[in-house]
Amino acid sequence: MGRGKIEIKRIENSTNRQVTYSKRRGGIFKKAAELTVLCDAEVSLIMFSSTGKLSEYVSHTATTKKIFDRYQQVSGINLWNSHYERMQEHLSKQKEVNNNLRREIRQRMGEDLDDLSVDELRGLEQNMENSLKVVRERKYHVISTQTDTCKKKIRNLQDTNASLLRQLEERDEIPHFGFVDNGGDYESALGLANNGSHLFAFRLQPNQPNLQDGGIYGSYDLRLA
Amino acid sequence: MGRGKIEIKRIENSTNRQVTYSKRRGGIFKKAAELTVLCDAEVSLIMFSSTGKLSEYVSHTATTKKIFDRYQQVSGINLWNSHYERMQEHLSKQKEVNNNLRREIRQRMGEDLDDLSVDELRGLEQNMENSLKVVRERKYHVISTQTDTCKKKIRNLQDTNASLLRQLEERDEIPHFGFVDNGGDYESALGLANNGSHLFAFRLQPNQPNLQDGGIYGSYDLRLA
DNA sequence: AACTATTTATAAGA
DNA sequence: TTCTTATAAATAGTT
Repeated sequence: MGRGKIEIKRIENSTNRQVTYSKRRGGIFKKAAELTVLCDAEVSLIMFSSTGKLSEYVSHTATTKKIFDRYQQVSGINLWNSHYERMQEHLSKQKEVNNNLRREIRQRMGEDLDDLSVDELRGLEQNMENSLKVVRERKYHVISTQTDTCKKKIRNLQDTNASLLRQLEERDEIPHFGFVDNGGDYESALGLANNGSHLFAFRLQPNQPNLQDGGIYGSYDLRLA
Repeated sequence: MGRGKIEIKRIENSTNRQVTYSKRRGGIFKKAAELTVLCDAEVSLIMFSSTGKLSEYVSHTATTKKIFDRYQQVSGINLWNSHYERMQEHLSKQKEVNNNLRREIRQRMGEDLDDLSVDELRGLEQNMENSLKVVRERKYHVISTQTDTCKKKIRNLQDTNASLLRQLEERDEIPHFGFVDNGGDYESALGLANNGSHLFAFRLQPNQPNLQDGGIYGSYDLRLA
């Protein structure tokens, strides 16, 4: 349909090809729109030119997504399903692993023990005993480390205080009188009354971190959501 | 193009509409195929008739999935992404929960304790002590239940044996002589030497369930995959 | 499904 | 790109 008949094969002249593409694309779109209206049909038409340009027609009664959803439903063709199903599997596996982990924690908290055999119970007991020992040791280690740090701090402060006291005394020795060296008793000199019990001071701090909500291991919540 | 010009509006006559659909569908498909070849384009054409019948054309150089992947890429339109992203989020959340659960188990096994404060350590220790007590009690309970069952079985067997013995004696009393009733000492009579230590008998059974691979709590594997 | 008078699409040219 | 126009192709109404 034109000045001459043409053979249906790739148009080698690039310009020509592009012009023909443009014209015929318009023709098809028009036909598609007519079909939509005349025959009450739903049409999705997607085209990429040889240069990669996208053109699209969708009947006004639908959207591209709707048509594709319907396409998959009617044709039974997967398209994304393989991708999707693999993900679903992944998710199920994760959930299962999660449940196993939760069960183990519950058992380590003394719950959900009904299905365990004597040997499993004995293994669990043994394991918990050993682990408890490690936790206890770690606790002592942390405590002793903190104690050492405290002691060092105290020694530093004592030194600082002693030197400050000495400076004060030296300064007052000339202008004043009757001020006797008390043998380095910096504590009474500065009105302190710690009685050397610095060791347990940190235990009494009211503002303990991570204990506002009862502590991780106090009212532990297994996040069952 | 036909015997008469038609207005572009829905064809009310159903038969007519269907015939027209059929004819024009063929026309569009032909046009699409020609465009594909002439202009080196990629085309996807999906149609649903008013009766819901699906018809499809895809240029031979591509597949419907490829065209749709490309469509999404070029147009930047999501289509499935919302669905997909929600799933991805779900998965991430599950994985995070998983890691938290694993960490808790490791801590309950005496590992990964470096980040815990003294108070957390003390809480963990307390919790483990309490849980250990529960596990131990459960173990004793299971053991005593099994022991009771064992004892009952033994009593049954004893009764059976005694009655069998009695029958044997009664039968032999007439043809034989010198077989004296030993006062129900079934054990020595049947060559048993259990000494009443049934309690620990089951501990020695070689074929313990769930211990083939070292036991759940022996070489526990945190399934880090 | 086939026919065919007409309408419509479009190839080539400007 | 758009217009023009001769001609090919599509198809509405009919058989």
